[in-house]
Amino acid sequence: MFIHIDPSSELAIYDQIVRQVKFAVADEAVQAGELVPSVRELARELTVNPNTVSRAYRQLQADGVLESVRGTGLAVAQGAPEQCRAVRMTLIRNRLRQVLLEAKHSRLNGENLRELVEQELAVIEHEKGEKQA
Amino acid sequence: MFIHIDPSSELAIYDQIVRQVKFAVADEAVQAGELVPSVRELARELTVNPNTVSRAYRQLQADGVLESVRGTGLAVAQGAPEQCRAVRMTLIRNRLRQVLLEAKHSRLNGENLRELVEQELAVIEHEKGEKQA
Amino acid sequence: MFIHIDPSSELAIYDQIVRQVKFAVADEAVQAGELVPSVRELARELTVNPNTVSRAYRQLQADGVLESVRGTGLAVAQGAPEQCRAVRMTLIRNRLRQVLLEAKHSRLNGENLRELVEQELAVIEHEKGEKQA
Amino acid sequence: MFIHIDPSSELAIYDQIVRQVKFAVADEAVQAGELVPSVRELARELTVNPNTVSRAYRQLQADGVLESVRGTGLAVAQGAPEQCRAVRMTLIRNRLRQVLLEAKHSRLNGENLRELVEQELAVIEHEKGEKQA
DNA sequence: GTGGTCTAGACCACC
DNA sequence: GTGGTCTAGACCACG
Repeated sequence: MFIHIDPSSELAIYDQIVRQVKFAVADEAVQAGELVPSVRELARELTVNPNTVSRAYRQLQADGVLESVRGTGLAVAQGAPEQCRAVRMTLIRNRLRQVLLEAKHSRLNGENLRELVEQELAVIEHEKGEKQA
Repeated sequence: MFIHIDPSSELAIYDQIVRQVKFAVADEAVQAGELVPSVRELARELTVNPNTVSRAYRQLQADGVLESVRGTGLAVAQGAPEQCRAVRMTLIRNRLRQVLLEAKHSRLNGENLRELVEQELAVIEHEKGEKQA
Repeated sequence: MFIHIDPSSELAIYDQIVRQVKFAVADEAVQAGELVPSVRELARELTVNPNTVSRAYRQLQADGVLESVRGTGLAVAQGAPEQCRAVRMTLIRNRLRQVLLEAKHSRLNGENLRELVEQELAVIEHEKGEKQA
Repeated sequence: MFIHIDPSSELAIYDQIVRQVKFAVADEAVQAGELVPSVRELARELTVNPNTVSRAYRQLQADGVLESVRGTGLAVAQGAPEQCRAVRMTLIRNRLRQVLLEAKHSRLNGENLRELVEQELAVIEHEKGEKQA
């Protein structure tokens, strides 16, 4: 499970951890039942205070993504991958809707929007191609 | 110029003011050269701390949207509407690109994305229709 | 709002705060919309670390009992009193059911249980009477 | 002696063992003088760390429920069944009293409480009936 | 070894 | 003034 922290991000560190763990779970980079890195280990790896990792893990427990296995560590909860995927999908939907709404307010009509989307899709594909090349 | 503050929003109040002023300028609801309400007046109107309005106006001056007219107040800068429109457009572009990228990471291909966009466009149109009705 | 901390309790301090705030809200000792004591103030009052109070308040926000009013403090959320009362009621129900179940397992029948309940009710009433006297 | 461990319980594993042994003794599922399974055996059976079983047995010795029989193992102490039954009874009494007290604080009077108890008794009886059916 | 809690003290943005 | 985040370091129970 590769987690990268951007200390200059506007997002809190603990939040970056939460999100990236959820992503890893959604992608089944860590599978249900598997143990996540220990608080101290991840803290060392990210050169971050253990309390910060602990807070992220606590949040993930509250969200039902992780489960505590006493004296052993924290494991990915059963059903968490599906749940994370579903949540991610609705998040994407909502953000997309917001952007489109804001574009509408800027007096773009449906056709303009489709064009805009095609342009951005092209940009993404292009970058992808460069990375692969 | 109608500004609405949502105190329970995650955005800072001064930021809400900044954004909405920029929107108003972009839409030419207030035109170049026109005076904006005084700090005190707007603060009273929004039932918000004058410091907060002051900070928003300071930000808008730094962004080149407002200009101080000595002894008179703050006015919308020449060229501000075009600038605001341009900025808004790139903001929308960036956000759209981000959403599409994240969707890509969720293993959606171009065709899935187009479909998603169409769905959301339909939702937006539908809501619009209901409001008008 | 009177909160008392028992440092020798098996419950974590932050949890004691959470529970007692919920009780106060349920009893409308603090009403919806009202501000709760500031983190620093309550910490001083309870001679506890501000972080501990902060953690309790964060939990209460997650539970929808408190709402952050930026730069002003934390306020009791609208509808929180009813919600807290309802939650408390189901908690009591569940605990009562558990006790009764365990009593059943100890081979007490319904009649024994009713008798037991009456005895305890009498004890409670008696103590109440002494306090009032 | 049937012991079931719930690893996801909030109770510590050693505590679950302690309680269930006491229950078994109270119900005379194991009788006074009888040997309990060895630490290793029970640990294997419950797929639990031997240290954990050891700790539970230590606790049970401290509570006077088990006695070490040199060179042989651990046996249920004389008088333990009666003692366990008595302890269990007072535990139930205390928990019942606590629940009733808390209910009182929620402004329920004696009559409300009796009604509540009757409802929960009915629920328990009903579930029991379903299980038997 | 594991997670959980608490303290102390610092820094930040917001109002 | 407010809450929010982070660090550092300590102590505890559990397995």
